[in-house]
Amino acid sequence: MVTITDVARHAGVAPSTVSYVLSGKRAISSTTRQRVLSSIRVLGYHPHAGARSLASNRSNVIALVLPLRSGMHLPVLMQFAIAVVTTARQYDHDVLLVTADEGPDGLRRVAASAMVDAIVLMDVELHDTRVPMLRELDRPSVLIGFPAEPDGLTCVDLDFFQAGAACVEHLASLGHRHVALLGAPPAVYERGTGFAQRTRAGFLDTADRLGLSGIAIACEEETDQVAASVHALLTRQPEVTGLVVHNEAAVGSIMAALAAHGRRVPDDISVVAICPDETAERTEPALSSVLIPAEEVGAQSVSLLMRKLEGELVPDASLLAPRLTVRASTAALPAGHAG
Amino acid sequence: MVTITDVARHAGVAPSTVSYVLSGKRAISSTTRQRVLSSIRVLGYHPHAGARSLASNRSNVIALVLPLRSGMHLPVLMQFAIAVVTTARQYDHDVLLVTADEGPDGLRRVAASAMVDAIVLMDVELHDTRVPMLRELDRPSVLIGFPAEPDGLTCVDLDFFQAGAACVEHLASLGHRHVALLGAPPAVYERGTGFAQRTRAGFLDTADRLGLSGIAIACEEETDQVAASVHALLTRQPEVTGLVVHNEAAVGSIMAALAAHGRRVPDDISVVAICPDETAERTEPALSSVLIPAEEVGAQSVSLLMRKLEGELVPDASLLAPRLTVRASTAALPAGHAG
DNA sequence: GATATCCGTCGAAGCGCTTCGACGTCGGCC
DNA sequence: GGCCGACGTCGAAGCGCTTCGACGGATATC
Repeated sequence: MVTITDVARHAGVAPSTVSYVLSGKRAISSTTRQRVLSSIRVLGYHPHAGARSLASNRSNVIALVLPLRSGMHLPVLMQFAIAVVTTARQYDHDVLLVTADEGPDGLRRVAASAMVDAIVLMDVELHDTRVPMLRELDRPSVLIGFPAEPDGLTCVDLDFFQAGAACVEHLASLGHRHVALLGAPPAVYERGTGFAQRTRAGFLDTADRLGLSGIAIACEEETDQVAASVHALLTRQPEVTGLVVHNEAAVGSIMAALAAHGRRVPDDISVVAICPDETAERTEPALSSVLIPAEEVGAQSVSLLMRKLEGELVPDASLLAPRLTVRASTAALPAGHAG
Repeated sequence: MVTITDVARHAGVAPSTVSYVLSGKRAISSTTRQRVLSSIRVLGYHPHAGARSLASNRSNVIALVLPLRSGMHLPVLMQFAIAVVTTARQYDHDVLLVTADEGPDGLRRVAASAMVDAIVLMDVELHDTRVPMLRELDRPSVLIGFPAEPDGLTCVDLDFFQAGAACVEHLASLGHRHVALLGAPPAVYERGTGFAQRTRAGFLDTADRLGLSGIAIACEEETDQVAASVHALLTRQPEVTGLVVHNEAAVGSIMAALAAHGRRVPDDISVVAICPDETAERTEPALSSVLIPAEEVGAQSVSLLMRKLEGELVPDASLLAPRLTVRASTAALPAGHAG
């Protein structure tokens, strides 16, 4: 193993000088710096991470904590994770992956052993058991999602309220007067998942505000149950011509169920989804959608975390504005339906 | 911060004794051990990971390296990752997530800086640029997937050849004589991805061996291109009654395209897929399928890695046997088709 | 009963790095 | 021309841990 002493000897300087070249914490003459850097290159020197963290009290590693329940969609989770890693690398940090099945103790462990300098919590729920632990730890942290009591915590998320609102506004602008939301499975609402509830609130409030009739119903993910839900909806509320779907897994089944009922999209009914672009584009017809900006959220949370590590103050809540992409699944209300 | 010296003082022993209690590397009397352990609990001691890695030359962290191209399916990747983390924790190790967009240098960095003791490479391709780097590093490693020259490397994967074979055997046992494989997108074959090619080989060889007519074609993921492929297949080979699908993303579109052609599943045509159970069960009708045992592969690779870290010798290749689950999408060949 | 053996514990060295204070040198300033 | 501050570099201490050799005491061996 090549050590800092080897580099120092090779360059004809003291070890501390090598350290200062690397950290930039003291001025070093350009000629010395060049000499040191070239020795580093020649010898293939890589500082020992453990030694560095012991001496400096900084590991340059952040923890990425996966959600408790994998109710959330795996692909979106992965997009988050990739964005977090990529962004962390831009700040010269690495990412330790922590699963939640260790529970809050996993958090304490990686923090107390000084493995990580800071923590990103993914997919935070309203009553998340990891949050109290986070509070008693002294490490900077960022949450993706909002808990019930976000005071003093830094949280990042898509603005789901605005996302729900944007969908309704889009449908309203096309002339639709009767809209429905097919949401997450009932269990997701029951356990108080913030993003599902906020989408529903945005949907209902906006329908109300714009004078539309709006109905929000939960929706399971299995094909047959989806079919039943769609059936119930179309039977009881046949006047609905605008559908908002906030359930990525059920998108396919919902489209199939609509077809089975003889409702053509977008001729008879317009559909707008809240889901990744990928999903929206793989459907026939391609869905107008509000995307979950996983990359953006991941990158943003790491940037905030780095600023906190620098001692900077950052805003408590960062809500990323929804962006609605219009595709083939929404159209103006046909004349016959005008209400 | 609580240090080993604090614990030693509290328990009335030497720091080295505390260390030996924790590591078990020397005999310690039961009374001393109890006293030390209770001090550890009372004080809330967590060993400093950096100090430990500096002194012992072991970080108790492994690297999990994501694939170069995310051509692979994100959810499966995430399942792998979760399984790897969970298993690593059982061996008292943590997991550092490394993305491949750093390239092979990322590998060198985490290895040379002693951040990680060992490396798991996910989704290895036939000509994977990370493999040569792995060879010049001295760290133990395990690959998920097989490169072109796997000599001396430890590789784990589903046995895709057998998976392809199992699908054909299943169809053959139901009386089907004309089978087709709808595989990965052409680009995947072109860049020499092992699992796609081995599935195709298993499919073709077995069809041949059992005297079936078998045709393998690549298949894009976009709905309209899938429809075109299915159309071409059914038009040119109308006698096909057994379909093997090895393209998770296209499953839905393929089913839709079959329906559009008036082919009922499984009455007119049987379909068996190679995909996660989740996908198979979310389709209508539920698909008979060979699953990609992500959890098993992830767990297995970590177990092997730990054995290598202990200096044990492990087999070069571990192929996990495919398990075919029969669901509603396959049925006996109708009498009319008997060939 | 003396010697060899093992068990349980201690003390000290050292892992590779950062950082602080010290020191020599130079230029600017009155 | 002497003083001061800034600059560039060095040396040493110390971060918290593991591990090796040493050592006293109990146990086994002849």
